Amino acid sequence: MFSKACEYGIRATLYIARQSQIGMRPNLSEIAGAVNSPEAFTAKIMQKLAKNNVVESRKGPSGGFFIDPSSKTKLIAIVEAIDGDVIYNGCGLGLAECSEAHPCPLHDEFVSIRGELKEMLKNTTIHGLAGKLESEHTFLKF
Amino acid sequence: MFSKACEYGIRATLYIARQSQIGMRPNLSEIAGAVNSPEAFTAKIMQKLAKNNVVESRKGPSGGFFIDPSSKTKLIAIVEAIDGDVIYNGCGLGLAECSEAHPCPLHDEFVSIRGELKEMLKNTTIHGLAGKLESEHTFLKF
DNA sequence: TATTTAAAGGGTAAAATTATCCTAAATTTA
DNA sequence: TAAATTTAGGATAATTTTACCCTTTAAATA
Repeated sequence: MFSKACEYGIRATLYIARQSQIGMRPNLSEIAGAVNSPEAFTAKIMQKLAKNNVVESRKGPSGGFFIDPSSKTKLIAIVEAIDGDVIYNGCGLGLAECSEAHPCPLHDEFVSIRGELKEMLKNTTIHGLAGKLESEHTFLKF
Repeated sequence: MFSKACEYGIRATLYIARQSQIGMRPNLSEIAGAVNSPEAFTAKIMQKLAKNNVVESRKGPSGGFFIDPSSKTKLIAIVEAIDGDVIYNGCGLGLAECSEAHPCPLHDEFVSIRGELKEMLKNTTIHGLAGKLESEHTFLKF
């Protein structure tokens, strides 16, 4: 579904969001430990997310990553920054010229699935998801 | 969404199905040409699909691939043979232990999307899709 | 039955993705 | 202001996926 990089990116961002909600600013090694992702690879992903303003970063002692708890940023911002829009805009058979007017045989079958995925990503906020991490209702590791 | 191998596999199988409907038995080079896929790579994919009884193959002169027009084989058979079931059974965040009872933060958001995808793959027949290729209503190349 | 045709299968190569390492730049704080 | 900490960024390595090549096996037919 998503690339490994995107999975790590979502997990890391949700962890950061939850920590930001409780006034913390985790650094890379804490994040990678918390979401069980390779640290150096996660660093690259975080760079991309920071450049795309999905998260904010701060260098130096007591630095780390955070995301304003009042931010309304949606899941789709993470996915677009890492995997692009192919997952919900691309053709299921990988055909570049596939469209409503010139469809592949699977086009109609995919319309509602891709639409539902896109809507979900567009409507789901990072902080809403992060809230679920409170009191171990949901988890991010393993 | 699907791997390249799976995209090629679906395109090739739909082409074979359509050709079988009109009494033809295309060979590898014809198939690869028709669906614009690399021939040798497509050969590997077809081996897998033949072993999984998604298509039948015949060696020798006038040999090639075909799929009985009365077959009720569904799209899911192709996807499972090539990509496995991760796409509709796996966790959106790549967490092995994610389940209804022990969900990741995205679990609920994904339930209906994965369900719809799985149902579509389970209910859509290869020959039904292949029928759409008649009179260029849909296409498989480029 | 010999020849030809085409899939099966093994091995290798190229490309993309995932993962790691090291240095530079920025920022805090002692 | 110097030292320590932490992200940014460049370079490289490992792994996986995609792609290709060549030989073997099976089948048709001349």
